[in-house]
Amino acid sequence: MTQEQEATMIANIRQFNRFYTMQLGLLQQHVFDSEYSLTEMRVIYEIHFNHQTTATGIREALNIDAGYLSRLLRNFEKKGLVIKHPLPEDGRSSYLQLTARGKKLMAQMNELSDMQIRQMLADLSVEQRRQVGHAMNKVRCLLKMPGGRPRLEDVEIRHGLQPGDIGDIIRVHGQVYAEEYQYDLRFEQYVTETLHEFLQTYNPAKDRVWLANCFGELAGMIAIIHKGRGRAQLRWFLIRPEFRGIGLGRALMQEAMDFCRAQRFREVYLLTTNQQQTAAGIYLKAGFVKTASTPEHLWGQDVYEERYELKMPTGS
Amino acid sequence: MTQEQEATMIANIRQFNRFYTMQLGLLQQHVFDSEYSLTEMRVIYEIHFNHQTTATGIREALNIDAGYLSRLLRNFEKKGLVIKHPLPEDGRSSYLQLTARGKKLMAQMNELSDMQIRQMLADLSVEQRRQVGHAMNKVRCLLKMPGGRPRLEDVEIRHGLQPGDIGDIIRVHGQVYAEEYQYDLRFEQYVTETLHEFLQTYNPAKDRVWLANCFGELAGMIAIIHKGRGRAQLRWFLIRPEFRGIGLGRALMQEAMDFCRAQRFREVYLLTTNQQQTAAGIYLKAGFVKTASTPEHLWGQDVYEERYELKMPTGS
DNA sequence: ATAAAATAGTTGACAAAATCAACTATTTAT
DNA sequence: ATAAATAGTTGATTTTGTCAACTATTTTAT
Repeated sequence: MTQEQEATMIANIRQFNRFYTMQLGLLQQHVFDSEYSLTEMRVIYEIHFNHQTTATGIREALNIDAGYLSRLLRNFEKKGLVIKHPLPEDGRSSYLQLTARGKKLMAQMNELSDMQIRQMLADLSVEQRRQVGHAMNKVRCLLKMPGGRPRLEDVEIRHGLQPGDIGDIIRVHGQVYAEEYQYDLRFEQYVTETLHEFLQTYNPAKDRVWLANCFGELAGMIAIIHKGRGRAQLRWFLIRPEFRGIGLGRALMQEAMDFCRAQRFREVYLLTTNQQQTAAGIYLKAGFVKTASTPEHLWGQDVYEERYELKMPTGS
Repeated sequence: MTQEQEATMIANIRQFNRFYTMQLGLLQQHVFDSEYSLTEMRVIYEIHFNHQTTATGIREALNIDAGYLSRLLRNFEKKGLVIKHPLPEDGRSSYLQLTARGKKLMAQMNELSDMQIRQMLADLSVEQRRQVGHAMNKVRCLLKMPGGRPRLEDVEIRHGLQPGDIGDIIRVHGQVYAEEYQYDLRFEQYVTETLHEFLQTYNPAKDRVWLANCFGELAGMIAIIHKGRGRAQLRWFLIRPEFRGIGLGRALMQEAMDFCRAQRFREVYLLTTNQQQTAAGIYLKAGFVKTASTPEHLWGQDVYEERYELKMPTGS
């Protein structure tokens, strides 16, 4: 990244920060015109969220003065929002817990916060709302954890082709293979061709394409195409690098294999190259066996085209 | 959107809000350990940003008490950060302006803010940083202005096919036409076919595809394909609905026409249907003339397929 | 085992940040 | 010309947050 690009990027983020500071309304010290200050509500939230936390836990999480917190807590106790349970193993500390009343307050605050959010989304279309949600999740996911790995729970797997899916499959193949193996435009063209060919005989009852979605983006995909006489081809198996190592490949393969079993296919095969090592591991784990390897010059690369086959267990 | 979907979306946004509140460090009352409080810095920023603003302007923008602000301003004046220029037309008010010293403080604060942002991005790859920036811009763009319209300045137009572009073109066509005209999968398949066909004879010297990018997303596209004997076809002209009405269509058409002139094409034609009214307006404006209209049943719709032609002015 | 150091939390004194209400000076509306 | 509204100021006060000294308990070092 050039110096200049970095500068504009930082300027953008700074603007986002300022904008979002306004948006959050963090300026008001009284949250939603309640009798509680922002700090007080943060303490309440912290107690609610981390059950069985101590004063020190809160102090560290929120970085507030110990004396100040002590007084806040005494006040909460007096008002019947919080209750202290002395720790048996340490006579100095106490667990903190919200009383029913404290929980009710939390719920009310969440209600108000939700209303604020609804207002913020009020002028937007359903699609725009979805986009806002996805973009925020994306930011959170990238900034939160070092390395910014999404979790498998964030990924939804569905099947059936929706508008845009065909293009998205091609796009992701083109981008990932270009980045990882320097395949050129010819590869994306080849994928386009294979999809075009597939669509001419696409039969939703016998063919199935699964798409893994995360934060509104295509994270990975797999497909099973029937080839007649109990045979099927596995195609377009790919996980975007950002989503690898979280078990998504296995999850998709599982879906595909379950489908093959349900369809009572006798044999499944697939074509790949010797370069796709990660995928090969998953193929072998699923029971595929390499049956052929022929040298080819494809998409500007010298590769071995490989064939994998899987005999499906028949009978019940 | 179902009730449940709305609930998870709101929960997501609430989580983002909490997360980003932490991220911003808005909890500290002293900005970057400086001697100035958050409120003070916001006042300074407001004066810097809205030149020639008055105390009331700031009061309204930041929603702070008039008396409090009055004292803050007197203090800034005493410290030589701000200077008041009495308004000639109103003896009660004064313009507020940052002195050189005040501006220097602003610059220092920006510097610190930039450092904070750099730290926040420190563990991320270049691509991840880009994604953070795009996602934030997207959020800002969607939430900021009613309707969430991006501006033409936010859009970059480039030409030449990068990895993923082919798929992206197909994807956007599939999604937009499905949403707007209920075209089904067959349409996306058709687009896939046209692109596949095009790629077989693609010659970067004579054919050109332009892509308009905004916040890392494809906003619109257009292409010119040479057909021999001084003729060319205009294809895949499409602007995503979110990016319409900002002059992007005209900008792309301009690029295409400039290229046609430079290539000295004598005639440009295109095929469309009677349903694409918005595009038709741009075709006519660019000098195209409708030369044919034949009823067809395409992609699950009864439409008229229309042909437009443009005779390019020849000679110098 | 025992003294010293560290930790958890409390308390008093105080400073900083924000609010409220009464006020002056000026402009606008009737 | 007068009343009402507006821009900003000031004093009194409350709320919020900080600092340092303190007690009670636990951990560490010798």
